[in-house]
Amino acid sequence: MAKHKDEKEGMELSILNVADELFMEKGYNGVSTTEIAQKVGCNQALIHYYYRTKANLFQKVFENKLRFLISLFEVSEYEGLSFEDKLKMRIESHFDALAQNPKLPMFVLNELKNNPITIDLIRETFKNNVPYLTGSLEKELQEEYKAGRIREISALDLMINITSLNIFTFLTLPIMEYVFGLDEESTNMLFEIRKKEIVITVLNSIRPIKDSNK
Amino acid sequence: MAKHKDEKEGMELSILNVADELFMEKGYNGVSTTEIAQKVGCNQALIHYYYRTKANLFQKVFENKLRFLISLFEVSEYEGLSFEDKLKMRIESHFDALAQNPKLPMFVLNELKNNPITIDLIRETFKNNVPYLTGSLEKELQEEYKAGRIREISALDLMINITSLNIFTFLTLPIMEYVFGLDEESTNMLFEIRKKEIVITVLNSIRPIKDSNK
DNA sequence: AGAATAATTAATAGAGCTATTAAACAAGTC
DNA sequence: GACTTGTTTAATAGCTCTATTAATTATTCT
Repeated sequence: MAKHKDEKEGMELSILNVADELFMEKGYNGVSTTEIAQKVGCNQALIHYYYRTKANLFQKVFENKLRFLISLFEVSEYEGLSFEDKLKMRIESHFDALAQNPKLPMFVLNELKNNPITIDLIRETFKNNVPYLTGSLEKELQEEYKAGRIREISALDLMINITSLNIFTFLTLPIMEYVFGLDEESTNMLFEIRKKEIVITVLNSIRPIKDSNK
Repeated sequence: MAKHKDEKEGMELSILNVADELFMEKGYNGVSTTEIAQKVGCNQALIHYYYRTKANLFQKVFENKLRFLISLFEVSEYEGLSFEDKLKMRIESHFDALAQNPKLPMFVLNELKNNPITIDLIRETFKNNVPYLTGSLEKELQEEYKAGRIREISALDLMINITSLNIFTFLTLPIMEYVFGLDEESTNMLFEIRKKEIVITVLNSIRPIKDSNK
């Protein structure tokens, strides 16, 4: 009956999934509708039948990715934990989510540069979400600061620091893998080492500063 | 006599410079030899006359960029300064150099993904330079650690931390500029704020950890 | 000046890509 | 069975790009 792999998913969805996979790997410009069609096992025109243009199809994929990235910052409440432990959990879960999608950061940055449509999508996503996401953290930070348990730092700065450290790991992963010839196991080890270091770095970096501010 | 802007530089150099500019802005795939020729003001075939292939021309540009990036890690000795002050200088000068070439990090990462040739160039550059670059820092870190002035951390981890924080600033710059509509002045202000925060973060992050390791 | 070499151009072959069009096919409905 | 609607395909127009070729112009050398 159905010609393609998963009996279930129709061609329309099949195309989206294959497009997702290929775009993630080679970026918008690196993939042709012909290539997508080949991998799906259908005629190239069918892609245009369902999605009209390549840009359109891409946008659907990209929006999904952005939604996922934003979701990483949503606060799962770890009730009853100290601020430090909560922060540690957040850093680690952010890191772990990236580790499960290691190509994602590079992909998004890449398209941000090469694909004019994307910056508008990113802009909208950010405008809608950032204030909401920093809000609760900001309150906690102020409490901790007043109690003398951390130095003064804005929620935005802290989030940028964490994001920088976490994401950079995955941006440079292709280099690491290639330069050191890492297999999957050693890659995972590298992840664990790096994750620990990042947690220590961030937690230590917000400890209160002595007043001897020569 | 000469048809093009700077009387001095011959066509060959002119082409290289224009290629540099355009590749930095739009990446390898985003630029055609036709476009380069137009901007130089010469015939498209001339580019192939001097550089044979587009890939060849690109490689010349890219190698220059890598050389520059590596040079950022070379240690200028600030004699007589404390370790902390020296480290601060290093972080700031790394940041400043990037601030003067804000498109460079994105460009390199971008090509790393899209342009198979580049990973080999990067690999070679790294293999040749990293051990040499971490060497002297490693020694200093050990001294400081023994003296109880910092926590234990490897030179590589510290360099990755600094690089992550600095580079990420510039990777997300296009987003910042677009989302907040930054002009040049406010961009510079943002740089200064971020630079200060990074210095504090890094210095604080390596302070010794109390033994109460509950 | 005239010969040899270098720089530059016009023209185009050859390839790949997107999007469109018109036709073929499948399946259900009356 | 003919009609309708949705799905899929083959064919191709039209574009852009790289690289080559052969011809033209400029420069250098003797």
